[in-house]
Amino acid sequence: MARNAVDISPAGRGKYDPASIESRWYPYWEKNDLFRTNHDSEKEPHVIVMPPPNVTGRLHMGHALQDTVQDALTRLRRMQGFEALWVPGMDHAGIATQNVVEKTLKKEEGKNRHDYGREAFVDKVWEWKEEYGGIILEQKRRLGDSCDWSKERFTMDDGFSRAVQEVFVRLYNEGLVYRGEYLINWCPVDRTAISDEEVENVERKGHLWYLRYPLTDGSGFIEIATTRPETMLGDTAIAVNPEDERYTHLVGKTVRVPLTDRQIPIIADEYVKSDFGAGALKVTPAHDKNDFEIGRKHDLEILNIMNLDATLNENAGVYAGLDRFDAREKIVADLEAQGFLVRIEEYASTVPISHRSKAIIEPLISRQWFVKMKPLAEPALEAVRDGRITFYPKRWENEYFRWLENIRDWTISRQLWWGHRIPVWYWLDADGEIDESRGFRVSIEQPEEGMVQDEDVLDTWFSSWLWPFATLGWPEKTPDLAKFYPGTVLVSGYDILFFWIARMIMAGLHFMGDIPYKDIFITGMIKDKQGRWMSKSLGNGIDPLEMTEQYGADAVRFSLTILCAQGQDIKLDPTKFEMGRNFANKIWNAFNVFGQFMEEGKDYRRKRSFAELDFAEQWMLTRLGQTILDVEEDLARYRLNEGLGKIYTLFWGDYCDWYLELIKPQSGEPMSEERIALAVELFETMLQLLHPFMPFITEELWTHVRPREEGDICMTSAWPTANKADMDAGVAGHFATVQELISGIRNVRAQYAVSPSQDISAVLQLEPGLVAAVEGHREYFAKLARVTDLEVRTGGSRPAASSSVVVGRNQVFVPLKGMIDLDVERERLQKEIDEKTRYHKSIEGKLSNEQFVSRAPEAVVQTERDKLVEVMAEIKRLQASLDELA
RNA sequence: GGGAGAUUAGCUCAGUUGGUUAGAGCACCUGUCUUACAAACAGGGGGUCGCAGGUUCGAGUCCUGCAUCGCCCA
Repeated sequence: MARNAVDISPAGRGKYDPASIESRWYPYWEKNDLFRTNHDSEKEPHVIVMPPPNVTGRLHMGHALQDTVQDALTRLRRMQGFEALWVPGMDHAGIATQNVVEKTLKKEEGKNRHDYGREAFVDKVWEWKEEYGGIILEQKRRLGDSCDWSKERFTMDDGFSRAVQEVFVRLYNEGLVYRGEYLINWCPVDRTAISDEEVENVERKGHLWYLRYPLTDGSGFIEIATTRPETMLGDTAIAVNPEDERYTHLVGKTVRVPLTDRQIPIIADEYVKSDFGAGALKVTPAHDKNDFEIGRKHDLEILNIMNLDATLNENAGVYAGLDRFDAREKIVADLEAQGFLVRIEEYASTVPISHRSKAIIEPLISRQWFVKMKPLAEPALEAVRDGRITFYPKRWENEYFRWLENIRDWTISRQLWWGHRIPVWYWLDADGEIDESRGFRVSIEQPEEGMVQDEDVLDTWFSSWLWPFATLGWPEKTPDLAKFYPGTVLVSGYDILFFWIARMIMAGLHFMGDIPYKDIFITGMIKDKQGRWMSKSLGNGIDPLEMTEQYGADAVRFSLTILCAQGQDIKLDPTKFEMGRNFANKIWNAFNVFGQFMEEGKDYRRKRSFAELDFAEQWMLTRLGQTILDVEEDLARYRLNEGLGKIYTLFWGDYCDWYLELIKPQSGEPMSEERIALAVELFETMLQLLHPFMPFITEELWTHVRPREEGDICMTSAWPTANKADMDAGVAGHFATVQELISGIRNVRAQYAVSPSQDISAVLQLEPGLVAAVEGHREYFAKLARVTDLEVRTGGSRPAASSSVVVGRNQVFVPLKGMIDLDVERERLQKEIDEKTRYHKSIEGKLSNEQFVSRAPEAVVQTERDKLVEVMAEIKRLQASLDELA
């Protein structure tokens, strides 16, 4: 591949046009293999695995946020000299994908999957995957994701399938995978079992039906209450609390199930709450979780009355064939007609619905495959408890503990066609049916001629929980696995904490014997302006690609990062991206301040030492160094928003608003080479600091600020470090005072409505230490406050007809002949005095508190003392000024 | 019912182990085409940090209770 097969000649110095920059740089990085990692590298690895998006997915804001974070971390570490790997890929997303393809077939051909048959349908899904799958990965490129595309994986590619089968077989051999008939969550719409985690419980308004069951000895009735009258056809007992005196005499007797001829016993079980409903409970082991438990305890018959499409089966007698809810109506009507219905109450009950299809789940008895989770959960709990894995923010650990401590077995078989076939084989009988009597064999390959494989597939998470190591080649012992496992940090939302994050930790510990990553950075979720989830049905989604087109990828990334505070959800509004766009525009334009003076092809390098620099230059360099130190700390703790915020302030608030304004020559004059050299140096360093967050504009401007050798690009440059030799806190302090003096003068100008174009004079009365610093920099006041006539002195009296500003031990007088309004001036000063006096009082209050002085740390007390002296001096000066006006 | 959050300027939110006079962006008001940027610049107004207690020399920050909002789990 030809290096540099992309035109990267700098874009013109016209308006900032993100699209033109972004379309050139991504291909450049990719074609030059700059994202590619090497397992032979001596560099320390830094590894992130991308949460694999659904193969049918489209990029949404949640992806944009998480990708921005992952990419920023990857780019940062790459610049810091790590072998920074970000593994991309996709998830086959069982049900989701199958549904999408089925819908498409229905729409386009009017066919369902059964019209095709399993093999042809699965082929169809693969075709579909080849055609539409991975669109999202293209979309991620638009954002600038610097993942190692050579390591892209799919949860159903050959290697992954191999890993999944291997895991199933191993777990089976270890006794951790088992088959059994239990009450599972059945989704009648998707026609498959789903795991407990895929079920949501929602409160629905419903009714509580009070029914009475006749005692078979003819001695009367027992009354029960139920939210699901139709399940009475599957009742196999009535239960009461053993302590409930109303019913003790009935325990052991039998009742007849209304509308049927079946007789069932009355049993006692402490599970029954006497104060709920009528105090007696109908027990339907085949259709209710709790009833199932009671049934097991009392060895009750399990009577299934339902088909897989949620219609009633032959056990329902005359109701067979009716949908469960139609049956309910009819049964209630019949009960009423026959005198078994006592009354109906309004009642809000919790209804289980499928996370995906939103259909009401039916608890059904079914033979499925499960994973025994307790033995896997223990080490996973331990890994977080002992600190091998840390959550950011920490509070998610509690959620993690709670789930793992109460973990239930995982239903992993799914009655779908799209997914990993379960590696279990059966013998057939003479009729070609599965011969259950001969059992089964668990095996990756067909164990014997003629055996058939289990029809079911595995839960999609049963493959994605292997993501951190299966993507690196497991179960083979690959060099990638050796180099890049365990990973460094996982970036994900809390919505898949149980589905994915916790299970990856279990799998990592079990199969690799080591944690999958050290840190887990949980991002907040993106919500709409009103705090609602973004969804297709609400139509409140914000399309990241549209935003990228409108504002630029750098702008989108900047805004998302700055809004991403530790674990807080983000209420997003498209106007938020203006912040990023404005900043990118600012960066672009700032370059022109000195860029317009630069000679084409010339490399500007600073020749002056720190001591030889100008006051403002020394200050700016100091600020830069301090910011690098601060940012380093923020980023190490995943406080990207704070780190980026500091860079933003540095660039806009310090570099642009003060530094550039000061080094800018008068109109028509040139800028000295040395001035340019430092401006370039500062700018270049800030481009590096910004690169992880705004890769495109920084890469582009990188080529503008200096002539670059082939391959000298921002992305692979070395992350800046603070240089103590280029920092001076004293200078920074002095400069801050000058800033305050200038602000004071500007304030006076605004107060007296002095036209911005009008020159003024000013008298600076400074403490001796500052005189030297300011003396040579009268032009600062000229440039920033239009003070053309400046007197600098250490003492003296107030010039006539002047306004004054006090800054610590310094004071500035602004003579405004003919403009000073004494009343305005008195008011100004008085207001200032009042403010300072209040401040003075609060400090004095502290210092006169003996407790404070004796108990607070000496440094804190001293700070207060210093402040007191300072503010007293200020008040004194202000008062003197006021007195002079009297 | 349990858990973990949120409540700070008109709006959206930062605010680290308790220690300058609580910050930003947007919005608002005044002024500016000051030759990088009007997607900008300068200046300004605006907060008893949800309420009530407590701990502490000191609380937006820690503790308890309450209120409101949504989230997770049963």
